Amino acid sequence: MGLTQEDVERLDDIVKRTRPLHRGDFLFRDGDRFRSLYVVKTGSVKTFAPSPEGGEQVLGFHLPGEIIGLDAIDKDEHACSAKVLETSAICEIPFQRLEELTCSIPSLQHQMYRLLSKEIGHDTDMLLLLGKKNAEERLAAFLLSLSQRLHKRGLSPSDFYLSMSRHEIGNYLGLAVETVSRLFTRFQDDGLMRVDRKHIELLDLPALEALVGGNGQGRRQNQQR
Amino acid sequence: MGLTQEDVERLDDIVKRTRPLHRGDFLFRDGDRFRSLYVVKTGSVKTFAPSPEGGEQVLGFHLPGEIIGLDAIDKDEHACSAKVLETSAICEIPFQRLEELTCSIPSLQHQMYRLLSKEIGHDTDMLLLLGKKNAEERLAAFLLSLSQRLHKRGLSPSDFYLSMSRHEIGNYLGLAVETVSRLFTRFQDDGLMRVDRKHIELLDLPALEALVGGNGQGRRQNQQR
DNA sequence: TGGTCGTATTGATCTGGATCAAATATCTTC
DNA sequence: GAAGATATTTGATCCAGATCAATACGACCA
Repeated sequence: MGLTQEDVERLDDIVKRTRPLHRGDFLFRDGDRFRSLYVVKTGSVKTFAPSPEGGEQVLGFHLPGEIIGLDAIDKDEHACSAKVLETSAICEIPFQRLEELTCSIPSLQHQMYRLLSKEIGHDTDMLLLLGKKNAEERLAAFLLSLSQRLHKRGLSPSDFYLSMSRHEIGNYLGLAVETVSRLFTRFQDDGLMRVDRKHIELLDLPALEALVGGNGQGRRQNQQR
Repeated sequence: MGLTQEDVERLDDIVKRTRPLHRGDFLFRDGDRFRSLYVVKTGSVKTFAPSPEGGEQVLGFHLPGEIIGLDAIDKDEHACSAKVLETSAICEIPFQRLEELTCSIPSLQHQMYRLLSKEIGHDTDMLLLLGKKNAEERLAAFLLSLSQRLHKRGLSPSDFYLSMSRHEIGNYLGLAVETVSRLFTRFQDDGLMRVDRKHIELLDLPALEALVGGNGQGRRQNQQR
């Protein structure tokens, strides 16, 4: 990424490795003072925000290599909570230290901008998903997203375990649990995938991609010409 | 914001003022190479992304003081288009120049991080809106958002003109035009507001806030305990 | 002054997915 | 490893809001 060996070492110096966290542990809770960004090394984390009605909205599932906490820089306070879904190794990066570093390493600063920008782009994708896609397309998009992100980390893109519950998936996708469950069944019946409890095998990636990308008709709402 | 007079001048130096743009003009289109950020001085702009089905998703409406283009830093390419809704004055900030500047002015760098982070926070709010709120709550939230943002700029929080069509509002909120129209009528009948074409008068801000925040029951879906 | 076009409103109907209900499968705990 | 708690699946019903259809209202123009 345009960083010298020395730069990498300086960055490495400020990263804290914590002992493994376990299912249910919090990285932070909404309202906490913002101090650090977190990077998932292994395992997975979900972030979620309280909704005024007392429920919560799952904002994302974070897999190895992904960063958590960028939304808290603005207010210097976390607006969402982060909860570990399975035994996980997480790195902590004190933001103040990082900021000092990015001041003196232009290419690191650029990476930070890119990282923040990428997060915005990802949120944009979710807006499109929630605003324009039907249940089927949402679940297909979700599965493909997991698949692609795992693949990027060198894991199998078609055979993996879900660390989150159906309930959490539904919450994330703006669907009821029952709908998620029914879709899993349907996808399986259609030969797109095999589901056994948390174990997922994607049998027909191209078909799933077709579901997400432009076939179907979304919610058909607001037919834009 | 912790900037010295001199800092401000240096920032000011790289900002380009363009002649006023008119309804329908594009600041950029999706796919365009990313060069600059844009700040609305007067007027308004909408950003929207193509959806695979051929439609589009309105991502936001940008009022004076708001910045556009942050999502393009990552890929160095715009993923959405920005279209001017009414005669508007827009400033252009070449990003490369800005980046050089933020390297040498730590407090400016911090502001940039905050700006990017704030954008993420805003998207998060929209996710909650699209994922958990019903039509009524969405429109109320939309009106209040406009109200608050205009107020922040010293304009009336309760009397303003919409520069976007009902269609665009619906698209943005994930609702059909007809629903938006019906809700305007309903809100008016309930004495919450007065609507005449594009002219909006909010008569009962507290009631609108109550609609958004925690009364009602959202989509009641996924009742989180 | 009347005509055309695009936007908005209003009414009637339909439907995807939520909700309700219940059975079943899995995980926990002691 | 039995009892209770929790998560998932499956079926039946319901409804908010989409879709379809028709009308009304400007704005603009010849």
